[in-house]
Amino acid sequence: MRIVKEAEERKNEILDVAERLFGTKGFDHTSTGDILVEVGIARGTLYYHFQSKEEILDAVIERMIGQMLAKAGTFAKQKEIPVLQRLTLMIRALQINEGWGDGLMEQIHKPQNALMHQKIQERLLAGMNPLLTGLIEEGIAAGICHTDYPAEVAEMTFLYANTAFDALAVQTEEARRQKTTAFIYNLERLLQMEQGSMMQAVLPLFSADVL
Amino acid sequence: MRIVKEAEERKNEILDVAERLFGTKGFDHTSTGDILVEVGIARGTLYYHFQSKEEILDAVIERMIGQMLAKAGTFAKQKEIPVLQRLTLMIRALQINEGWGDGLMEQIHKPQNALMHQKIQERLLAGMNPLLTGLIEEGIAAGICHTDYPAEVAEMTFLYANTAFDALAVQTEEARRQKTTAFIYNLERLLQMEQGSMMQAVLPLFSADVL
DNA sequence: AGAATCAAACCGACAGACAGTCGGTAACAA
DNA sequence: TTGTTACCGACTGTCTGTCGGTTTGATTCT
Repeated sequence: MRIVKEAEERKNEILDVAERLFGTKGFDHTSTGDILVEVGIARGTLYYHFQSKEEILDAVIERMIGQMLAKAGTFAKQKEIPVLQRLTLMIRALQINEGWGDGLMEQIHKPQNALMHQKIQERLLAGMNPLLTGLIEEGIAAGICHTDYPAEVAEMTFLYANTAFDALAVQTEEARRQKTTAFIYNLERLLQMEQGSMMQAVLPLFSADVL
Repeated sequence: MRIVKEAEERKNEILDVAERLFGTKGFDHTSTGDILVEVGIARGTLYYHFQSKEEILDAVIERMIGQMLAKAGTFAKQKEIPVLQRLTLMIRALQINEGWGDGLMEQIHKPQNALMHQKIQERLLAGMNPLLTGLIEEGIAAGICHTDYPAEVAEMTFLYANTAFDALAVQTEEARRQKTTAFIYNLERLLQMEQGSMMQAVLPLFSADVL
């Protein structure tokens, strides 16, 4: 018995399943067969909607990161909220994404998921950088920080945070505290902020329950 | 006609070919078949010496990065050379590696090489961090820089340099200059060095002929 | 209304490529 | 002669992507 649906609907069904499987088993260890069986379609149908397995990955990432960036973007715009507080809200928007449960963080560091990890990082960086740069520029205008290179500071810190801290989720409480303290210390130096002014805004983001 | 060699010799033959192919065609696009044909051995022989294709990659990386780190390490120890000059020498030691010709930099950013890229970065970071941290500590002792977190500064800057600058090789001269200037500016801030003191030591490393 | 037409969505057998296995064989040393 | 080390190549299982053909439902024609 053949069930016909609109392309958009089918595509989303496929992406839903793929997102879940990629998140739990990893990209390499999820076969296209796994996906099409769970969706309940034939091989040909899968390749009618997507040209390749990698295109499915790209679409999954685009949909997921797109949502996260949209949320972060709305926070970024609310100029009535103080800059530091907005930063907190934006970063939280990135961390809370249903679907990619707790398993993802373990998954994403396994070597087999290098491709997924890289693509996510690239997309996230491209989307977040303008937002973060904007925030820093606001901070400069408000006189709470100073730098000649806001975009590069944003790039450097966000990139580092992403790479270092997702490896950090696995480590001890002790190591985490050291790393986060150092990170904020460095960030304050890069932006020539008052010592400790960033601490209270950002530190809670890295507490155990958030990671 | 069967040719028998000592295991070490065969292993190195395999690694030589694998290194060249991974560097030119990428890891995913190099099949074990490609390797064993060029070495001139049978499938079984390849898997007699290595348990899997990934183990070959690991061995290739270990051998290559090991050599680079050894060179960098010898420079790091020569305390009669000024710290900044030693830094230059060490970084040069990483860039000059025969075999992985110019093609590698283009290769390594293609999505299919994410795994190789990640493994190289991880190994390089693990090896370089102690050396760089040592240098910074010497700098602190000499009074030319100041930070409470030398290891984290080393990690942050090296990680960023690796990620940002290998993407940079493709870009315009203009963009490169902006990024490198910003990078050094930020590095001087992180280490509270005199403005411009790092510039002359590090800038030549990023000129067109080196990249 | 009923028939003819057409495109969008779907199917599943199949081809091609590839990683890894295994039982057996040649070379060499003890 | 015996045992070990290095080597061989046919074979298996899995996976991605293809292709000719089929069903469905909407639109147009009679």
